[in-house]
Amino acid sequence: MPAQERYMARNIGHHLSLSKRDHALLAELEASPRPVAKGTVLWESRTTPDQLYTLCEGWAYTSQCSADGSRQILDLFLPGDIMGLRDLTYHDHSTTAVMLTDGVVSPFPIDRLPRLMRRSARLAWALQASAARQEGLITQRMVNVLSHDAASRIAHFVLEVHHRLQRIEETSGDSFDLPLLQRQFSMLLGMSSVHVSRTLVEMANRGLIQRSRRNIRLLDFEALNRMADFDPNTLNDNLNPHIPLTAG
Amino acid sequence: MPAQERYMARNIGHHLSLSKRDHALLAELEASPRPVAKGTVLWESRTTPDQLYTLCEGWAYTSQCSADGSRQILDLFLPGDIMGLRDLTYHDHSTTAVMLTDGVVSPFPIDRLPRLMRRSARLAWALQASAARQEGLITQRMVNVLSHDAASRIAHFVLEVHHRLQRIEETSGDSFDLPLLQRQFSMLLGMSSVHVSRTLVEMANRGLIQRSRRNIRLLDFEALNRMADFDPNTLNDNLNPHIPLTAG
DNA sequence: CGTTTAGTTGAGGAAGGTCAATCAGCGTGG
DNA sequence: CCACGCTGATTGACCTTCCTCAACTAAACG
Repeated sequence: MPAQERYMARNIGHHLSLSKRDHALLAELEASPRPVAKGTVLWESRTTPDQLYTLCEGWAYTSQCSADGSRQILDLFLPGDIMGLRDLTYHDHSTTAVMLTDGVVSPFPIDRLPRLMRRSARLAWALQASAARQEGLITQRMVNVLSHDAASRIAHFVLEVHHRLQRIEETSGDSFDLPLLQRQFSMLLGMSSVHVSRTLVEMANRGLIQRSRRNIRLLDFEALNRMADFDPNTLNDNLNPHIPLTAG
Repeated sequence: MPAQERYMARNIGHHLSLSKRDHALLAELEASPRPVAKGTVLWESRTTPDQLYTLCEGWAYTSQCSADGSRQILDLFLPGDIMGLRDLTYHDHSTTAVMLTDGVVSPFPIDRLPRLMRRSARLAWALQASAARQEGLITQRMVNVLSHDAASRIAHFVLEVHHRLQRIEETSGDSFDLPLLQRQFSMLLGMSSVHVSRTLVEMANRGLIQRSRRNIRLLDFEALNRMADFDPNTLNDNLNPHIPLTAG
């Protein structure tokens, strides 16, 4: 598989078996990779969305800020994710997107999207499915945050990230690096960074996780799953069988 | 405008000017209205989505329940909304959908969707836009809940509902009926029903709202908006101008 | 080796949850 | 027509969780 298909294929390609032609179309999405430095703003709130970005390498996030200055992180993007689907149909971005680490992104002009989708219905559905799964992640995280305490929220989040990294083969074991400041960590989970710190210490003491630097090791999956109630089905690659896809 | 176009047209039709042919296709979505009683389950979690439902009359909601028995309401559907878009691409429903009042829904088989979308790209985008706006509502509600106190959450919610009702011309003034038990109210906002009750009383005392039975009157829009930071742009009908729609 | 930035720890306080008792509305059957 | 019982809303008391503020420590960087 050519390098430039690698990233997306391991995400969107999961959703269905794509034909050779689909793969060629898909490759268009990541045809123009360019390196971006940590902190780079990919788009700004209140601007008109004009590109999708395939995140080839690195991590990124989107956030919203309210009138009172508080900010909330919505999406967390990992390699292989397509950024910009959420705001695609809107006249203005509701979020701001920022690189969390150095990385590589491949922009794709939105005005070329209709042609792409006309040429492959399968691909159109795959994009739709991908968008739905991104939304599902957020929704699940938020639902979890609303109804569980700090430790469960964190358990849920580390399980989510671990699951997503495994899916794209960026980790094989039970540990991974989390390139998030505790400030950002807390913005994701809707709590204060002080409390995040405290809770992490407590979870380490309870033998649930282990930390060193940015690295997190999951020690007790059993217990973490029990408290977090994480549903990996949100990222399920199976499409609805009632969507009949005529040959792509 | 024929009665059977009325409901959807005042929702999805907002998003773009639809041709006569589009309207005809759109009408298919609400071609088979049937009355449903309060409490009717439209779909159950863990079943395969096979229908979209146009909600012609009445209110409905979807909820998820976690392992510990707690339930969270995600979507709240008002007349004109299309139900089922969230789970459309999934192999299984993640939510359960229930009628909140007596009403009328029009089911539409999902396997007829591809044909519909092939026949009108405009309509396909309109559906996509509609789905995005439903997700936007939830996201905004959740973000609000995460970063504000009880009174602000409630303010945000009543503003959201009021805005949506105005949009479909189900209310003209500053009051509306809310067919929610306080139990359900609290499940929407992620708090205990006891606290909802307390906070409502307090908001009435502060002259923000007025309550009698199920009816809520918004007294001080100024103050409510200030505390809730509700962004009506989430329901903005303008599509992204970079999506070039060739004649439908 | 200082300076800055991020993370940790402690103390006190506010917001909201839980439990339990009471109250109001309403349908039912005597 | 009235008493009863059911359900949902309200109120009170108490307690947990989490936030805020502030001091302190550790790591990162010139």
